[in-house]
Amino acid sequence: MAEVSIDDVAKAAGVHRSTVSRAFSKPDAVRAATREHVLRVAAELGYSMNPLAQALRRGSSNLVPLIVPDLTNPFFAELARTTAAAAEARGYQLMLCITDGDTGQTADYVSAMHSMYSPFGIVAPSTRVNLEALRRYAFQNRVVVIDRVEDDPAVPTVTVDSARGVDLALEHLLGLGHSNIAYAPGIVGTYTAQDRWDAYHHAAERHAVPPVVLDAAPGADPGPGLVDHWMREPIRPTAVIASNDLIAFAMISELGSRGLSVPADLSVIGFDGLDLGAQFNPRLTSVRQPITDLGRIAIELGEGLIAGGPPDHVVLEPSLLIRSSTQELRS
Amino acid sequence: MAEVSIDDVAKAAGVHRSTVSRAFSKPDAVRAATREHVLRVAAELGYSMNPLAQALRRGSSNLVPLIVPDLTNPFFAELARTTAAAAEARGYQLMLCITDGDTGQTADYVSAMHSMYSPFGIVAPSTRVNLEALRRYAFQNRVVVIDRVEDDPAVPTVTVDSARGVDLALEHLLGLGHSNIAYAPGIVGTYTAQDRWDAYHHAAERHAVPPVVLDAAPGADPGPGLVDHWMREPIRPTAVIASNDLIAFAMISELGSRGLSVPADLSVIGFDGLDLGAQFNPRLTSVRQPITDLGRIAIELGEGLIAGGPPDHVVLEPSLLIRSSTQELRS
DNA sequence: TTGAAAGCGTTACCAA
DNA sequence: TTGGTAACGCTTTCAA
Repeated sequence: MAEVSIDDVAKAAGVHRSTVSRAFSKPDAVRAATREHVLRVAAELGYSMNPLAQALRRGSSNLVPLIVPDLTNPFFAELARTTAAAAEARGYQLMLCITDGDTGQTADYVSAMHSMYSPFGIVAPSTRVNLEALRRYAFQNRVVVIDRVEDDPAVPTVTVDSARGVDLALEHLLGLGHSNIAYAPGIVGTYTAQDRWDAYHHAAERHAVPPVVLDAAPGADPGPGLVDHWMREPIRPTAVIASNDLIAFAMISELGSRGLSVPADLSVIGFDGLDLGAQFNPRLTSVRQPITDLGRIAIELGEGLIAGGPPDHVVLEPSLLIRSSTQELRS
Repeated sequence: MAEVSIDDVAKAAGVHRSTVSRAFSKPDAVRAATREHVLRVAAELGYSMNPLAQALRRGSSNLVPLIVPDLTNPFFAELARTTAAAAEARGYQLMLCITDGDTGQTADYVSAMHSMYSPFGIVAPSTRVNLEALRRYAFQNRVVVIDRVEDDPAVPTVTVDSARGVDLALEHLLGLGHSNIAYAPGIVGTYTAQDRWDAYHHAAERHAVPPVVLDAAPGADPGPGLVDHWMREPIRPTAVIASNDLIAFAMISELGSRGLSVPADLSVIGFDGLDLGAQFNPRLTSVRQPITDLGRIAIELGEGLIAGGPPDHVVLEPSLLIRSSTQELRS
């Protein structure tokens, strides 16, 4: 194992521990010649600082937890990817924590930040997390929340303007000549789902579109229920806005199983703008969330938090990704 | 912050640090009454052990790194999910590390295990990692490798029998009456891709199927190239085995864009058996990898490693997931 | 069964 | 600018 510690380097370099420490942590506090010598000796010995010991002593680490409900949803996977990149670029090490939608786990992870001496943590809640737990720690520890507006303005957030996104979708469909436009919600209880649901109702009202909300039986596979409901509608909607890309996938898949085709029989627009949608059949039109920005800004908000500034609330603009799952209404 | 430490508990309980420590870490080494008293006081104070300090002192932590190339590939996302669950069930905390296919990063992460005092680490290499680096640490630190056979028998591995998988796919297609069966490779250089490529050739030979390997231009989107090649074939294959589900998605999507349909115009079978395939259009027939077992066994192998047993090499059996993207050849 | 003391690898403060 | 000392929160001998 031959684990080499700071004292080994000190001895080999003929200086004191503290000098070695400074050579690494505050280079300016040590004479250039000394520093270079120390660093060279350290390199020869294959030495590198022990982050655990550092964290313990300093009372702060570079471990930033990113708490997500489910990596299996490509949205969170993409989010994890971009956030990890942003974190790394700034010297943090992202610790991905998967809660599986479990509220208790989320709270556990947030409280574990404590003992990891994390400078801050990032939570991307899907199902409604225990707000109590979250907030209790959010005050003391530092948490930034992605994709969900908090009641508590002390918690910084990055979100995407759902209303604008739904508007974009609706206007796209309207422009294509559709007027009977349904909405396919995902798992209810999800915060973003609720948000988009509200947005749909407002947008529909504003554009004088009679709202039709498809019911999904809360089961494993939402496709069949949604499609059943759609087919039962007395006047079948010609287009549907899915609350997220996965729901759009499921509906299109189910439609296909029944010999129906998208966009010929139904125009479908998703929400998220996953890269995966470009490989779907048909290529999925979707409201794109700026996932890269989401991750980067979350990190920046975290840094703002430790810098002691006031908590920020950034709202990002979604955009329209027009691919092939929507088409002009043929009358 | 009122961070409560072991000494606080000791004082409040009227015992010594070491007693508190033992009450948590080796319950049997302390009298029942004392233990309960200590634990109760600790609970009242909201105390919990600091894992960093523990690791530092013990020289070993419960942080297990899982190093994956890319979470955006749902295979790794599903793998991460199941491995995290298996890890948690056994008291480990999984640290997900994304390398983006970067060999250097993989080596960095593996060497970082050192300073994290990880008992072992799990690597799921996609692109060919720097074997040197990997092995150098693999000896001292303990690494188990997922989904890739190592030259070095000292490194424990869990893999899935590719040859068997390709065989399953081929036999399924043969049974459906196909005889002109192509293979669509993914990114070349990937270990598993190579493995499956070889397996295809062997299986084709064994079944007297003339091998047709579709060429993918090494670009971002493999669909168009693959489909182009397929269409250029003098005698068009009636079925294709994709080297993984993502490739199958891409091909089917591209086929759809060109007005062709699966499985009517071409039967497509994937490889991985992603849950996502059940929501594809059409629902994707695929060779299923036992992802859950992969994760669980990786953890078990790691534990075997720390127990000092000989390195194990587990080979898992794939199975066939028949959905709707393949159909009988209509002559 | 419990207490005391030393130490894991680092940093912060105070002297020199 | 550098060295010494104490401390971070815990575990592990060794005695009692």
